[in-house]
Amino acid sequence: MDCCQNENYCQEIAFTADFLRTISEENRLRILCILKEKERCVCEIWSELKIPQNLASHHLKVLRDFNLIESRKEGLNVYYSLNNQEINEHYNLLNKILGGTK
Amino acid sequence: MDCCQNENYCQEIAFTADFLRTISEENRLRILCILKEKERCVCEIWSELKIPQNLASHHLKVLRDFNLIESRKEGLNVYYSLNNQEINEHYNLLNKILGGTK
DNA sequence: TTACTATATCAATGAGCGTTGATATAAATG
DNA sequence: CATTTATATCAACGCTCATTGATATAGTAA
Repeated sequence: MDCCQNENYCQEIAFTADFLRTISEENRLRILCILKEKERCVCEIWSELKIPQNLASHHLKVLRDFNLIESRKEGLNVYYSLNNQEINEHYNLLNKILGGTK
Repeated sequence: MDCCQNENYCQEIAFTADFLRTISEENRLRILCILKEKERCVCEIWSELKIPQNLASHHLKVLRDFNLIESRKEGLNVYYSLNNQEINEHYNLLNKILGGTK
């Protein structure tokens, strides 16, 4: 599979690079890691990560804009959870690009 | 596995974040993709990626500093190839952190 | 030696973005 | 209504880093 001639593959690489950049930020990677276990509200996230509330909100927005997480409101709290399907699609794409390098 | 209490796991996440940041740059991801097929000299890389020679050298250095690729000299040419073992170790760590999110 | 080629390095620029502080919004409670 | 809590948004700062142009280094050839 050629990375520079094939147009579709070329776009998949660019898309995957965006995905990787999104999850390469340490706080965001931790957020995904925490949410992997179960959904959490914002206050649980920023207190676990020991970061300011507004910073957590910012990173949650970045992850949400990339469709990696979803949110649901319950009273004052907003609960975030993984969008497993979307994450898996990106993950499979990454495997297609980098995987099999035994 | 707790992402914020367990010290070892916490460091693995930080290390994985560094790895992801390194490969999230589009040119670098493309370089890895090209090298996956077979080793290439620098002039093949920058001509395939359609980027300036010094820019390719720069990204190759970043990948090499992170031990993701190796180089060997042959006359005027320098041939780069994947360090598959190192890449796989990072990949397995990533799987430990994000994988299994069916 | 000189000239040419392949690659690496250095300095400077500029854009992207993580972080912070302040403020806004929305929901619950009295 | 006013107050408190949880979350989001906005503006500004500062730093990282991708990119560029110029130059240096090393190997080859004449």
